[in-house]
Amino acid sequence: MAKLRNINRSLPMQLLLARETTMSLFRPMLRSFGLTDQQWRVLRVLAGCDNIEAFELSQQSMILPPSLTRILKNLEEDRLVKRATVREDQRKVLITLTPKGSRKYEQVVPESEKIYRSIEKKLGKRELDDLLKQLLTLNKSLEN
Amino acid sequence: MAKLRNINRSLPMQLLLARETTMSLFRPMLRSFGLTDQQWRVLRVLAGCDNIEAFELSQQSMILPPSLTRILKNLEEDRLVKRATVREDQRKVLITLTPKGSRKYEQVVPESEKIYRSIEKKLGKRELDDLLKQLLTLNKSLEN
DNA sequence: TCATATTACTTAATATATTAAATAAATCAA
DNA sequence: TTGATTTATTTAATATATTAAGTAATATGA
Repeated sequence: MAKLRNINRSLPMQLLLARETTMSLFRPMLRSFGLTDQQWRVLRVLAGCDNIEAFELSQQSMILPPSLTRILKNLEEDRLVKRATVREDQRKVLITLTPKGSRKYEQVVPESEKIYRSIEKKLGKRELDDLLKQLLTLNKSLEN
Repeated sequence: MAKLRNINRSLPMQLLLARETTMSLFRPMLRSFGLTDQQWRVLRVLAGCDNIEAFELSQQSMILPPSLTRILKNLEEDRLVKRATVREDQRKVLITLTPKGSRKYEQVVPESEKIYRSIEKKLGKRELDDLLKQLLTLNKSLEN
């Protein structure tokens, strides 16, 4: 009978486990600020630019457009982001962080960095750098 | 103004990207067999044992119990798995693969292995082994 | 210019994730 | 033995993921 490789040797499973293990360290902090993982990804991208088109935001936050539509709706209801249509191309939507959104971002950053440093400490800076390098390599090798 | 590390240097983001990049290679194949990612994770665990308790299945497939309940309901409707309560402890549920479920598993395995080997080829066997080793280390270091 | 195609986003439908609460069976303590 | 607690799973409610289809604005070509 055909059998699959052990889960310990499965790249997709180990990536999933690693992601879950890592996020479990950030999640309680994000929740304490009333943010979901995805909402934080969006805020984070928005904080890096004055404004951004929805498609580009979707790419950078790694959230598919249909999900992003609803996430932005919720963030807008919380007054953390604003939408505006582009005059030159009325199909496009520009997303901006509101002052309230910026403040939220500013509050989260130090807490996030604190957790990140504790990871760096547990794993070792060299190990972490190596791992990041290898993940970049993986993404390049497989992206086509 | 406080600013967060670049996304390229964020471990959670790189893990997410790597997972997505990798799964995008398997997903079309799984869909062609009518399986979601999670359903396949469940079948895969079930194929490795005669039967398994729901809680243990939840752990091994990395699916939280509430999600698992619905996934099992769907798999049961497709006649791929069966449930049975344990006589000694009527709270527990034992899950088994049906013959149809086994056949499905057997069909997917060679296709999955084919894709895995192509990844191994693109990335290099040593690189892949290294990466898996580092992910195991990460999980051990962070699990507490 | 006008029908067609493309683009950017949204809606819809179904599946899964997450957290909290509910349920029922088993265990434990007084 | 029985009331309280714990355990195993399910329900419920809300958020996100995924795929397909829809809509409106823009670009393109005869």
